[in-house]
Amino acid sequence: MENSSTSQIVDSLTKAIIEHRLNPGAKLAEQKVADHFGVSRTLVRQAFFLLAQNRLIRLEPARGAFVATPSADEARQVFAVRRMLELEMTRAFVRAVTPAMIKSLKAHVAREKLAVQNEDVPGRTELLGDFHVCMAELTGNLVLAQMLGDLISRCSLITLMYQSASAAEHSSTEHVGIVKALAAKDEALAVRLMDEHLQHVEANLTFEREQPLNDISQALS
Amino acid sequence: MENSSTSQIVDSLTKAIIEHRLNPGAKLAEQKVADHFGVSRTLVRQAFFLLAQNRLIRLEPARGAFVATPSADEARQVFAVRRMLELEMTRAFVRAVTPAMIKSLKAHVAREKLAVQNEDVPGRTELLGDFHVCMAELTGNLVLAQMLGDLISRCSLITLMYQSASAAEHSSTEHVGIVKALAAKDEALAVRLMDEHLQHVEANLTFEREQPLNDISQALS
DNA sequence: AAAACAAAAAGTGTATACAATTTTTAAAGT
DNA sequence: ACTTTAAAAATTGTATACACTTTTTGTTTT
Repeated sequence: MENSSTSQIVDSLTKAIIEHRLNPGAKLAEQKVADHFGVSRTLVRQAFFLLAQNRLIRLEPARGAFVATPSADEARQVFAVRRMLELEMTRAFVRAVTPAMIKSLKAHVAREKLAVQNEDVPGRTELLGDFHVCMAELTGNLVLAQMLGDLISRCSLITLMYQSASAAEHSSTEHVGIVKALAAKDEALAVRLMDEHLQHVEANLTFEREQPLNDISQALS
Repeated sequence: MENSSTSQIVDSLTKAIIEHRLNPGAKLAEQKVADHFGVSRTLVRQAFFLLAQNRLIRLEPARGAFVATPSADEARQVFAVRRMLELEMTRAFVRAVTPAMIKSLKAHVAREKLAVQNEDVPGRTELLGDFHVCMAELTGNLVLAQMLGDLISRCSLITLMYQSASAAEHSSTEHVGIVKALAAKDEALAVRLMDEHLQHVEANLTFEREQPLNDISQALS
């Protein structure tokens, strides 16, 4: 497993969901998705299982797969967990920081800025989330990194996809500030900035809904 | 999906792995597992996918499924994440504590004590881990609860299964202390006890290995 | 006897077939 | 017109079939 076909389907659907080409609540019929990718339902079902564990889709017995519609309450819970993990992560980062780590983060932020400037919405969405995963990886705790990745893709459904261009720029700017504090080994400042950053992202949540459902083949093309 | 057959297989295999009836590294052949449960390989493969995401088994392309053999390093990472989550969780618990919450925890600890007394190894293993998940659920953050559940089943592979009777009793005793501190709304004490508790559990890790591989049908019967 | 190779066996990966369920459509009844 | 009911179509759930890969086994070669 780690099969290329299956993970290609997962990646493609994940992108479509996060980028909002498939709206929350949209039905994903196995055969239609299978036809689109030119494979059998078998592989699509495997992909659905993986997506369901990431909470990107919801599987209802005998009824099929639907793009997840996370509640405001779940969003708050996700952010509460992120805060627990990321404030501690920030402390760990400062304690272990090296010039190479800072260099990595700066390179990442540069890519963010570029994506924001180019109005590359999918790109910036992914990069802004990846900043946090990147930090986790740099601390050397891969379990933490994977966990954060899950959480972030989970809330990207409710947050990043509603993120305005100005909010994205704001996020990127805040990342710069965090990196500076990390480089200066100013733990208290770094933690405070990260906390505020998470608060800002969370405050950006928008929960109005009821949009038209999507046509699968159109969304994926 | 959320299908009873599949999740039955997942549960059964999870128990067998955590209880060490299936040793780390053991090969799980699809057909053998399928025969044992009287289903086709289809359902077994679904179960394997779920187990692989929980890191209880490892899927190697074209080679099959193997019971996971987590490294000492991964164990440390898991515990680092647990500490991040659970110390904060403890604080949140104290801030929101009600008599009903304490009652729930006390009931849980009572079940633990019973399992420990009866030398019910599988039962006590599960209950000792569930204490932490139970706390998370009582705080109302289900995302946190699910996350902790994943982490705990992940490290139970390396820890709880090697846990001696005395270590289990010790854990249960520490749970009692934590509940007392929570009931007294003594945040500092509760956090300190939880921290020490996690340290003790982690210190209990044993990493010597190289045991005989298992026969599937025997292990599951 | 050990290593290298070849054939056979076993096992995984994907597609297809069929059963069971749900959704849609159409008709009948109130 | 609006439910209720019934049949048809579409969709999901599970098993099976077959292609492809890995592992095992047995033979040959050095």
